[in-house]
Amino acid sequence: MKIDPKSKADLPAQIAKAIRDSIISGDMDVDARLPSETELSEQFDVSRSTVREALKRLAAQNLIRTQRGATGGAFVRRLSYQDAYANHITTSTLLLSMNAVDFETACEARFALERACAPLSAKRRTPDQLATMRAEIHRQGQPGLSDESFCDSDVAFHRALVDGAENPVLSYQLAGAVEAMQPLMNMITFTQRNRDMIVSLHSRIADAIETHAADQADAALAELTSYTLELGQQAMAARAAKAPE
Amino acid sequence: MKIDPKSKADLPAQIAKAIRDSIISGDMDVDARLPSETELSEQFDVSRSTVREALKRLAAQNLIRTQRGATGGAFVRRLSYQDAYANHITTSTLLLSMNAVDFETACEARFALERACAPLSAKRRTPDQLATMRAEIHRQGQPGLSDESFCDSDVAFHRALVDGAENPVLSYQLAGAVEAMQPLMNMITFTQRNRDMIVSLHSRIADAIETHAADQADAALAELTSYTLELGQQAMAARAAKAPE
DNA sequence: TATTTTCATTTGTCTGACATTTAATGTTTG
DNA sequence: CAAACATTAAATGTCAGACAAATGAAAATA
Repeated sequence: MKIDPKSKADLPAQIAKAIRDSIISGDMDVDARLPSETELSEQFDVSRSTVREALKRLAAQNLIRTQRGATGGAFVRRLSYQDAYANHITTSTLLLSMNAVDFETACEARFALERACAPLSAKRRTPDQLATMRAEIHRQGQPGLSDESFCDSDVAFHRALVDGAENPVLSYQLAGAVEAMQPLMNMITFTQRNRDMIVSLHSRIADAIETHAADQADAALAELTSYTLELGQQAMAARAAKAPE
Repeated sequence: MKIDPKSKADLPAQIAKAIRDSIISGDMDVDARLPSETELSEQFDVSRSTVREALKRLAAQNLIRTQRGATGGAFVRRLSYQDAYANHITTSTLLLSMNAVDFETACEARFALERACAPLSAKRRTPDQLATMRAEIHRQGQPGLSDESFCDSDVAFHRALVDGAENPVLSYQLAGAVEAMQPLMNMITFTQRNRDMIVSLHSRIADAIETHAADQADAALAELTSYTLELGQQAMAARAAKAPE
């Protein structure tokens, strides 16, 4: 573990960086134990509280976990896809809402990325993923389903489609785009006719995926893209008319 | 600001969550000032250090910034694309290295996503972005360029391509895939013949983007995909042969 | 009025203490 | 001898109080 230059600014950040670097560089294996807080405070020549703040930062990024007790301490944590997912999704959602990304932009991004997955998904999808897609389609057809549940199911459907590509990197990057759009989708009121249309497009996609027909999946996705865009624009227009300001 | 349930576990995490929720929900505007640490410690009925740990977590996620002095305090921060980018890239890189994602998977994801961008980029690219692409191509042709610089330039080229889609959501999601692959790309030794081939493919892409020819851009990207994959597999094979372990 | 000084407020850091958790160690007991 | 129980040591978690440093605003002064 390296020492710290006697710089002025933000001690905890410097210490966190030093530790993070030594984790990233591979000096420390997964589940390796860091020196205790007291030891670290001696090494870096700062107080224990300062070290603790640094460790808290790393914990917030899921880089370490801490454990109490005799054999406890801070341990290097394997960054799991699950943790990274969760983080990625909240950040993406926040980014969209705080920067007021419009519906069109988010929609375009989402479907462009999904269409990138579709050919791979048509090639590799497991029966399991196909079954999930079918189940969600069935759920979407249920009468009396709330708009929110419909959106949830929509996300689940598309997630299964993306996971069908069997590429965790793709799934990870796409999760951000798909899930972050949900708040925007939730603004839409889906009429029965809207839902029928979406369900039929979903069915066409599932059929295409089932028969490994990449081009048909792409065509259906293209239609779904423009249809969703249309619905979104109507919803945004209605919203704008209601609250003119 | 809500109070905390008297649960046992991890006070700072609970407090951080409470504050984060009230930021995300939109109760607090950007640049709004949170109560001082002392006030928060009274509201939540914990010590100041506990509040500080919670605030540090939020700061690590770029949700707040702190300022010293009379009118200082913790302020809600607008999550900028730049901050989110940086975070996204380091997380993606870490995820790939810690979970030993193989070259093929990363490569497939990257180019699948890029091909999703290409049609949009062909439609919208600015002269500026095109100029960047040309400049990087020129740089890649320079004799005596190190492999690392060549990779850097490669990333810059593809970044310009992606940015050409003029969709910040796409740029954001793609940055993770493109940049995270760089460590893997850096393992490749590029011969002169390799570079010539790549430069010529880059030129074809730039030409297609310039003339708004989406299909030609896609074709060139497809070729680049398989060529990169080939190079990567050779490099991995060579590496495996060298260190059989 | 313009400049300087003072001051109150807030975060940053340090110190020391005690609480809590946990595994290892020691001790007792059947 | 072995199992159950008690003790202990080490580590993180939390608290309280102090002082340092920064910083803007108010007050004093030229």
